[in-house]
Amino acid sequence: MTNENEQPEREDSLPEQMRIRREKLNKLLEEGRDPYLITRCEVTHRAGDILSAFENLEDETVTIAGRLMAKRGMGKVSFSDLRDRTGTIQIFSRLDNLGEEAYQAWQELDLGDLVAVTGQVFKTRMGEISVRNSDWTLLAKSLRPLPEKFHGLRDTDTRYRKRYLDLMVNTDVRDTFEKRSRIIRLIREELDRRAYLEVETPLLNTVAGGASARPFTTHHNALDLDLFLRVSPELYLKRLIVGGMERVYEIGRQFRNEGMSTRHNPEFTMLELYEAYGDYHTMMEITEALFSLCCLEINGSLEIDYQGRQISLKPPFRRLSMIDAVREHTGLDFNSYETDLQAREAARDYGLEEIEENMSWGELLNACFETYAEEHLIQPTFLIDYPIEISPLTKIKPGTGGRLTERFEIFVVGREHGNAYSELNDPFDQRRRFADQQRRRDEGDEEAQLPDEDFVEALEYGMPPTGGLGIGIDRLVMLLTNQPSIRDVLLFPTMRPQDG
RNA sequence: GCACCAUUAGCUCAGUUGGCAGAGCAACUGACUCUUAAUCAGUGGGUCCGGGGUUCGAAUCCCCGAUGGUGUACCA
Repeated sequence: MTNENEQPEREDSLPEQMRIRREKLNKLLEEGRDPYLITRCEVTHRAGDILSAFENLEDETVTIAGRLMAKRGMGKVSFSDLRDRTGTIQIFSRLDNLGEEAYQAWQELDLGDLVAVTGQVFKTRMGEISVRNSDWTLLAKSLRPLPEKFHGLRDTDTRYRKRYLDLMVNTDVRDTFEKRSRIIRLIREELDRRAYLEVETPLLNTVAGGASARPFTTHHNALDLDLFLRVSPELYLKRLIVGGMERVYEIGRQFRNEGMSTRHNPEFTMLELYEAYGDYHTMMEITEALFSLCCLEINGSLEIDYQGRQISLKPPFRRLSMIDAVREHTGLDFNSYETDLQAREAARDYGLEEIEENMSWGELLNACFETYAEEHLIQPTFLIDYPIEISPLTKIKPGTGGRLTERFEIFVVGREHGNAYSELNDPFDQRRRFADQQRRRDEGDEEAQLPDEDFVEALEYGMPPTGGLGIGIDRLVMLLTNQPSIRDVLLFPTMRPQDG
C-alpha cells in the first residue's frame, strides 16, 4: 500500500516525480487545455511506415501520434523519440519553427506523455529519419515516471502484474505477443484450408470430463447448480462428430486446478481438433504440418534455437513407441513382462521409487517413461502406443493384447506439446473404461476421469472412426519464440494478489 | 506442499567485519540551434518488503510473515 492510495488528496505526500507531473497537468487544466477532453486524433502515418518508405515520403507533411520515449535537448533545438505500435521515430523541434510558447511547452513534456506531431519528413545531418515539429498536441499526460530507458523493466513481478509497463519499455515483449497472434491465425488458416469448422463448446460444465485433472468449481445461482470450468472440450467435440460435422476444431481456454510452473498456468489455451474417418496417423501428419508451418512463418527456418538447444522441426518427426523409449533409456523391456508382478519387480530392481503395490504393467511402463525417458526427447518425437489404463478414451491398438492404445503425445525439448489418438467409438468399451476410471476414483485417485453417461449415449448412435488431436498453444508459442516460461507468452499470467 | 535465492530512490543496481544510505538513468535548476544511452555544471529524492528480536549501534545477524524467481512434488 503506497501513500497516494491512502491519501489521494495529499499531493505533497507523493513521490517527487509524480507530484511534479500532476502540477503540470493542473497548470494545463487552469489554462483551459485539458488533454483528456480530446476525443480523437487524425493520424496520417505510423512511425514504421515513415522509416521504411522514407524515399517516397521525404518532405511530405505527416501527422503521427505516440508516446514520448526520450528527450535530447540542445537549448533552442531538441530531439525526441516518439514511439507507436510500428516503431520509434525521431522528432526534431526548433524554437524558430514552433515559436517561444509552443517550444517552451514542448520542452516541459514528460517522458511517457502521449502526443501528436505534425511536420515534414526529413533526414538530419547525422542521417536520422525525423519529423520536423511544426505543430503538436498533448493527447494524454503521463502522471507516473516510466521505467528506465536503457535497462527497461527487469523485475518479473512488476512485468507480469503491470504488463502495460513491460510492453511500453521492453520492445521484444510486444514482438512475442505479435508472434503468438500470428501463430494462432496460421493454425486457423491451415485448418480452414483443410475444411475444418471452428466451433465453441461450453466452458461451464456439469461434468468436467475429457481429461484427468482437477477442475475449478463455481455455482450458478438461478439453477442452484454447482458447475465446473472445463478441463477439456473433448467430449463435446466428439458429440459434434456424432452429429455429422466431421471436421471440427476449437481454440480456447481450459482450466486445471493444479500446481503452477514455468510450463503450467491454471488457465491455458488449447487447440483441439477432430477428423472423422482419420486416425492417430492422420493426426501425426496434421501435427507435423502445423508445427512446421508455424515455425517457418515465424522464424523463417525449420532449424531453431530453444534456450541454447538446436531444434529441427523438419517433418517427418521421429516415431518412438513408449516401450522402445523405456528400453532405450533403461534397458527394461516391457514386451517381456507378462504380468503386473513381473513389471513391478523389474521396475523395482531398476530403482524406480514409489511403486505402489497395485500398480499395473501399463502404469509402470508410463512411470518408467516419465522418470527415465521423457526428459531425453529433445528433438520432436511422436511418443506412440500408450497403456490402456491411462488412455480411457482411446481405441485399442490391434495386436497388443488389449494393453496398448493408438495414442501419441508429441515431445519437444523434453516437454509434452500435444496429445492425440484414434478415438474410442465403441460405446460398450467406453462404458467399461469409465467404470474403470470410477473404480480408480473410488480408490482415491482424484484425477481419474469422470464417467459421462450422456456421452456414451451419443456413441450409441454411432460415431465414425475418428482421429483427435490437442495441442498446447502456450507451449507451442514458447517453443517458437524461444521463451523460457509460460508466463512470458501469457499477457496476464495468474499471480497471487499482493497485500492479501 | 517442500527447498534454495531475491526484495535498498520512479527504474536498473552497489552497499566491505554490524559503525553517517550510495551510483547510473529518470527528475529539478542553469548552459547549449543536428542530438541519438546527447553533453557540461549544480540540486533534491529512502517505510533498505512488513513485523518482532539480539546489540551501545542492524540494510547487514536471528525468528515470523508477504510477494516473486528457480528447482522439486503434483500434473491428458
